Amino acid sequence: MTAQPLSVTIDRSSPVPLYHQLAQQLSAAISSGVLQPGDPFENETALAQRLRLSRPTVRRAIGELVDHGLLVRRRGLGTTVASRKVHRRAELTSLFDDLQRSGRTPQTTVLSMETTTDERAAAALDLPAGTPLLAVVRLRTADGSPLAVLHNWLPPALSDLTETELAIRGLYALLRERGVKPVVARQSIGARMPTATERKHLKIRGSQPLLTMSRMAFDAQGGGIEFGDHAYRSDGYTINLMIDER
Amino acid sequence: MTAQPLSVTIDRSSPVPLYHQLAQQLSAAISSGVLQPGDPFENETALAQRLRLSRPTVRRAIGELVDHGLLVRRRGLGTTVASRKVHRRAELTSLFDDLQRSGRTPQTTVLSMETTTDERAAAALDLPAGTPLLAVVRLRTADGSPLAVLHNWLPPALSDLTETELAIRGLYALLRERGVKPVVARQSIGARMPTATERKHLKIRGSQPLLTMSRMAFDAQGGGIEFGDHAYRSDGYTINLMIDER
DNA sequence: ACTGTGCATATGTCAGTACATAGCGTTGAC
DNA sequence: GTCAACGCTATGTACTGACATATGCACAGT
Repeated sequence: MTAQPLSVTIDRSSPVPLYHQLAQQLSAAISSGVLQPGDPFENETALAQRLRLSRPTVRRAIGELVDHGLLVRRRGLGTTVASRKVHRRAELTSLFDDLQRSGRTPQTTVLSMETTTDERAAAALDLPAGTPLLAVVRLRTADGSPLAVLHNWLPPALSDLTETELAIRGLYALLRERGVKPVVARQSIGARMPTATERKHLKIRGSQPLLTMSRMAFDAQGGGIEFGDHAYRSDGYTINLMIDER
Repeated sequence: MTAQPLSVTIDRSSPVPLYHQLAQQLSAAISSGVLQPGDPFENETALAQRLRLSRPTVRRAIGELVDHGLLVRRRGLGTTVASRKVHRRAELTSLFDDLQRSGRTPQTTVLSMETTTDERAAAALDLPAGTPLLAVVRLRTADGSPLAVLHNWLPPALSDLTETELAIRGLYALLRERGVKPVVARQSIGARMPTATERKHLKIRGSQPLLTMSRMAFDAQGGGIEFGDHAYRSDGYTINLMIDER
């Protein structure tokens, strides 16, 4: 059996592009389970005719979903819903968001917060070495047990953050509220033994290693937004990510 | 000063699509430095006219580079070369390729290679628990010093790999030669202390932690290709990656 | 029963055109 | 002298039309 008609409504008076309206509704149909993985798709020309859209427009909508891994196109065969395993999720999130999504209750203690100069951070942010930066050190706990020590350096433009804000929300949520959108980041992940103060904050024995992640985040124009140097308890956390070449 | 003409040659008899020919040559011009970050770009209509291509074709080529972060489009203003910091590189590569690109000489020793069953690997590959899998354990060295112990499980369809092949090439290069293309992977990165055998193979002291990465790779259809469980010396290796939401 | 040819199908590529809209500079009115 | 309105430019969206080509299946010939 194939294609029940799959109701889609297009609003031509809306400012949102037609291809995007279609893409969103198809995406919703897939993630809501109306369309199951493996299901054959109505073909491009038929879909275009039924919705009174041109084929390029329909094609662009489908292309958007293919880019996100929701659909698979095979020439000569048709387009099918992809296996759920290759569906792509947002990747550039903060630890705070991750924990919250997984049902745990993250908490933050601001250990220190000062304006200083730091050579390594300034270089990463592409600023002169003497530039005063806002340096924040936070302790992140989940359900009461300590999880990570987070060091962050922010450029002068973002130094109006307050300690209470940082204690309540994640850093990335605060940035987004200020209209600052990180779109690219370079991360470097490693492992090492903890220092004495790290052992104390994270309540671990000396024989237990740390997972470290340093991250430099940029906006679309390549401007530096944030430099972070973080240390996680290796028994309570693994870094999960999905990478793809499409 | 703007736009020196920027010579591009289009071969209409070639089987490779026109938009891709153009994209490749623009990409080359950018990474070779002929076009510098911030340089304004010849506009779409002019470029189309000069190369005797239609605007959609030119637009698609430019769009490809925008997706890769090489160009930034701003409507009303024009298209400019993006800051080098947001240029995106391929992400789904093997350790072997990475080492080779960075000028080091990777070597591989096959420690063991057998067909067995493994519950965890079978589950990850989405196969019945009893399915016989090819289990390979390799020691990877760079410039003579040991770097990582690599465990891999491959589905029956790929169990015709030989020990000599694995000693010479990287796993991903071998897979690509067989027409198997991994496009998505889930990775999980952590840290732990080494076992006795790991200490021996990697020639490290007991106090030095390992960086661990387990990876499940899929093809475009969502079929499982490879399950890996790797342990790296934390002093000789960090995992670098770039993530973006574009 | 087996094999290869050809056809129908659906996506892939490309051209040409038209109009909408965001940014920016300039002009012109007050 | 200040500021709003206008117009230019380049990208953004959308349509029509055409031909190329990979894939699977049915059918015909052996």
